[in-house]
Amino acid sequence: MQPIRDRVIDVIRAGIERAQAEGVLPGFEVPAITVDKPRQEGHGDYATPVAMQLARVARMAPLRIASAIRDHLPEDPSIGSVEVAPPGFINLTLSGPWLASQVDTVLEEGEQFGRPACPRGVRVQVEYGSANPTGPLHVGFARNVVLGDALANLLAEAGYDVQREYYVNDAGTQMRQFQESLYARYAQALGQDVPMPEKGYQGWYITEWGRDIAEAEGRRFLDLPYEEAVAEIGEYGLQRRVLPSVRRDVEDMGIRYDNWFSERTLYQDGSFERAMEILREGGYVSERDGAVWFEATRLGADKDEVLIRSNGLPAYFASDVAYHYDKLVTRGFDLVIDVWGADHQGHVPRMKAMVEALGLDRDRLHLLLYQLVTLKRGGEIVRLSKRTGEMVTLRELIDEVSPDAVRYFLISRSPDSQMDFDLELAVKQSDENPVFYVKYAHARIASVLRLAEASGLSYEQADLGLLEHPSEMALLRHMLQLPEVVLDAAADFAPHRVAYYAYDLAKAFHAFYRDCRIVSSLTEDTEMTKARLRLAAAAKVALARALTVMGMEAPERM
RNA sequence: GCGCCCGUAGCUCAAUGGAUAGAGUAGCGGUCUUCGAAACCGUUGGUUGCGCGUUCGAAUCGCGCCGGGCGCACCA
Repeated sequence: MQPIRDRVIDVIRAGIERAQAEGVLPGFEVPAITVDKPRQEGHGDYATPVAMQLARVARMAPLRIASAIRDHLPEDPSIGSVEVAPPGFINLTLSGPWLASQVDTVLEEGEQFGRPACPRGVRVQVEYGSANPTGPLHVGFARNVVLGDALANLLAEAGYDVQREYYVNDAGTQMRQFQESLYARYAQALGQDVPMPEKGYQGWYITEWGRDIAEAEGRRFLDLPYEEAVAEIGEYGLQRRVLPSVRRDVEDMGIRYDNWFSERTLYQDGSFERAMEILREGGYVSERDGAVWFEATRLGADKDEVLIRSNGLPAYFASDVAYHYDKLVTRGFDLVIDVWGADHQGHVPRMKAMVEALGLDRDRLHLLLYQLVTLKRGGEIVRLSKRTGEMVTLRELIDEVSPDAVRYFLISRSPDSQMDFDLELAVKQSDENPVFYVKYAHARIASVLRLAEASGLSYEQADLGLLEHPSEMALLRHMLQLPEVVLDAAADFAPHRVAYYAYDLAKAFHAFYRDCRIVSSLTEDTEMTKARLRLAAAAKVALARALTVMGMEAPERM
């Protein structure tokens, strides 16, 4: 379904052009027309300030321009009435019967409601999660995966071809520390006096895994030379402990990735060398103090970045270069979105510079930053560190609070908002989490529809023109906004707007339910019952779409 | 010190540069013998941190302060 707003814009543009054709308005190029939803009741469904914006170029008073446009608007079944208001607004009210008729459209479209008619043919990759694979996911990553997943859903809903990816950082020093730590714990479990590495991972889970592996695999790693043993047990731990645990956690959050991408492969398949070659050819690589640098400052960044450290090992940025070369060039995504915590915000200019140095449009990479969540327990701040093992896992959280409640809580704030998450309150809050309000509305509709069906009421067709109660109209209006909410939220990478939409829609339904008896036992009300059942069914579709975009269940019962 | 983000009702947060800034929650007072009370209704609550600018119009854009968060490694 075309967003209603787009339709309104078309009508207004036609009005301007027709007024120009008749010489009522002077000739000028018609600018982009902005239309917004007035907050004030009585200002119609849509309002445009275009007459005020045209005042200068048309050399006419805004009110006269507005009247001229109004007088030349083409007939459109969706438009009910048009008013001009000082200082020059044009307010349009949608036609009630037309709004009601859209119930059929929503029901026909079903799961397609909210999506544009045609796919955009734009391939987008969203990469999120991507925690160092050195242990279970901690709660700090909850906002990352939930935001990334909702954004991916949202973009897909807006017609993009979306791929969801988890980047497995299985190369580099962090991995090495993990491997050595795991080996030490394993050896210790077998009574060997192998010390933990200096910067090793002290977490309880490493100890546990070391013991597990000792039990399951015996001494086989002990009998290998040290280097080999560390590499082998490290790989074993990564593949059989860390990744399965991460997979399980995100799956229980309702997240399914399309691809798990291994950092290591970048060095094995030549991506790294190819990307480096491009940077070198562009003259962006230099050697200094025994290290190899990417000269990001030449592309406007505040500082350069090390590619190869003086010890000969690639720095993490080298992987980033190769990885983004792979995404943007080898795999050819039109747009790549990385979801990052705001603690990495300082790297953004260098990442953008790198994309440009690869000869690409820097807008093809978008870094979606979210503010870190401050974790609390009864008002006390909890500091997390995988290194020291001081952590709260995502698993602990979702064992206590339903994944949907966690998701809604995290999605419903803009990525820029700093938020506190109190573990002690989380359980209590789950009861009053607005997510249940939305889900309840969906279940409530399902219940009414079940009742209707049990009573043998068929609502395959209805006279939708019977819908005219203010609460019916309000519900219709909210419901039909979904397409533009999806479009706007996707354009701004702002999944939280979907959460607010869902809440408002649920609210409109509850008001309708209060004011309008849906299933009536009186035979003279049968036609009205059918019309209201169809309206309720359409509202259910819209609620389900919003919940699905947020990655949540739309329950038939609860 | 420099950079990015934030500052809106007691609290948690909304609001593509548009008209009289909205929700939730907390507080107070009401509503279940008919479709799900996980719901609904009413009510209290604001100098949008402060100042100056930009323009027909600013919570929104610019500059300067004040306050908070996060960065500023040959770690990731």
